[in-house]
This record gives sequence, C-alpha cells and structure tokens, in this order.
Amino acid sequence: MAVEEKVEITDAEWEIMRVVWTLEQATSKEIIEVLQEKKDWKPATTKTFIGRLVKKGMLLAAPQGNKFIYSAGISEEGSVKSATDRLFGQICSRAAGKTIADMISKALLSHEDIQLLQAALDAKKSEAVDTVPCNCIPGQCKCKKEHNINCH
Amino acid sequence: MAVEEKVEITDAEWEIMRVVWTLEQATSKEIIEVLQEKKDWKPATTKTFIGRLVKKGMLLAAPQGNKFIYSAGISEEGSVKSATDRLFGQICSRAAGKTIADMISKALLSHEDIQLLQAALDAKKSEAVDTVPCNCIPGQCKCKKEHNINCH
DNA sequence: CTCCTTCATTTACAGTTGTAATCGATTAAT
DNA sequence: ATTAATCGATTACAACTGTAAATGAAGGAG
Repeated sequence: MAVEEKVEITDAEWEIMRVVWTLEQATSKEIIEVLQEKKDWKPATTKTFIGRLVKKGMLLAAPQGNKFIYSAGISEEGSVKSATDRLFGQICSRAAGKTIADMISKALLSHEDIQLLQAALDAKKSEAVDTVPCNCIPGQCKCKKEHNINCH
Repeated sequence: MAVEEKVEITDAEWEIMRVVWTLEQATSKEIIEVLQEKKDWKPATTKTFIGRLVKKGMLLAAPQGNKFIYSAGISEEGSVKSATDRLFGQICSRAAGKTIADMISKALLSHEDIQLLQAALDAKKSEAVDTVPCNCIPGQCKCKKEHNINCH
C-alpha cells in the first residue's frame, strides 16, 4: 500500500481539497465557483491556494489543452487520519475518551456509522485499562488533576 | 456557565498549556524544565511561548515577589472542544463516523471511557440517518464519490 | 488580424508560528 | 558592595498562511 505521506493541510487548503475529492476532477473555474459561494473567496484567492497545493503535490494538474484538470494527489482517507493524529497529539491522552464521546454526541451518524462505531467499541472492551496515564509531562506523573489521583 | 471563548491554540502552545493544566500552578522555571526534557526546547523558546500565551489571556500570571506564578486562563475542557470542532469543520461530514471509529480503535481507553462511549453511542442509535449528506460543496450535491450515490 | 477574456504565474503584504538570542532589572552569593 | 545567576521583556527572523492584485500568455470573438 502507498505510504501515506505526512502532509500538513491548512484550513484554507482543506476547502480546496474537499472540492476536488468530491468532484474527483475539476477545473480551476469549478473550484473557484464553489468556493466563491461557500467561502466568499475572490477568484485570485482560490487560485493562490490551488497553486500552493500543486507545488506541494497535494493537487495534480493534468494539462488539458491550455488549461489544467486538477485531481487529488493525496487521499482523503489519509489526510483525515493525519488530521486526527495531530489532534490526539495535541490533547492529553487522558482526555481522549471523553473527547471521542463528545464527538459521537455531536456528529450526525448513519446506521452504518453506528455499526462501525459499535464494532470498534466492542473490540476495545477487552483491552480497556483502569487508568489511562497522562502524557503531558514526561517521567514520574506530577498530575494535580483530581481525576489523576491514580496516575502514577 | 462561562462562555467558552473561541481560542486558537497552536501546537507549541498546547505543550505549555498542558503542563500548566497538569500542574495547575507553575513557575516559568518548572515549565521550562518540563519542555526542555519533553520537547528539547531552549529556555528562551519556552519563555517566548509563555509570553505570547499571557498576552492572549490563555495563561494568567500572578505576581509572586518579582516572579510570576502561571495558571491557566482557559479550560482544558473548552480547548479540547474547540480543537475537535475545528477538526470536524475541516473534514467532510460524511467522514465523521469512520473517523471516530478509527479514533476508538487507536485510543487507549479506560473502563470508564468505554462506558461513556457506549452511552453516547446508545443515545445516537435512535437518531441515526440513512445517509449523511456531504457538506463539501453547497447546494445540490455534486458528489462523484461512490459512497455518495445516495447523497442528494 | 486585433481585442477581449481566461487561465496560470508572479508579486504583495501583513499576521502567525517556531525558534531563539539579547537586554535590562533584580536577587542571591561572595 | 561587586559579581553572578534569574527571570521577564524586547528584538530577530525565516517560513507559513490568508488574502488578493497584477501580469503574461494564449485562445476565442469579431
């Protein structure tokens, strides 16, 4: 399988990529139109982001006459994974559970999603621990947090 | 309840905040020591971030003699929520379910976490939809994605 | 063949971020 | 008292981001 590159996608770039992932193939005009409506970006702004993404290899530009047809150079799948990895790198490992629970509460989910979630959760039940260690400070835990009294 | 400010916390700032959230009270020396070990940051680097966080009100500096005792000016809870909101603002709404499932698979969870997750999931079961609409492009759905054939 | 339109490319520019040295004031040590 | 160690504040600086105008090249309209 293709090694998923560790790409850093900015907020603005996500918007472009999402359009391209959705349309699979798109001209700059199409992308510009979508984002003019969705984000109220000037055409020049969208062009800048397209250019930067092409330079970084996140967008592929296939010459079509004198124009280009753009397509994704990175997978949505992998990009989403990178983004979640980043989030979980930021927050305290102890906060993961509650954070995921909040996400579930907030998200709009399909029946299929629910099944996926249930399966993932069931798989976890066997390997649950008593206390998740805090990873905010290396070495001996110095947590003062109430919920962390067992954290050492 | 306190209105949770819409704060933007950078990667580096997360590190500082996590130390302070963990210790609850900390001198610059303590913060510097932790991050020197954990991130190999020079003391000056950590000082810069502390200064920026104080200026933004994310860290509170209580004068203690000629030094300061730092404490958090924003809640960990709210900050984590902001970060997850941002993530879900970036990705396609259709990707949420799978993304959360991946998180569950990857996370280290406690028994308590599992219960939270199960409760959140159960609560969702009643309101699951057949198809989550894609929100990448406004207006009529133009999704070319295979999984999106029902998306309109 | 000439002008307008359309793209892509180049340039602009301020604000943010990561990374850090230096400076200035103050305290602790000699 | 003089010196050394701290600590906060100021300054530095390049890369990245968001936002966009200007420019150049090439095709389409007339």
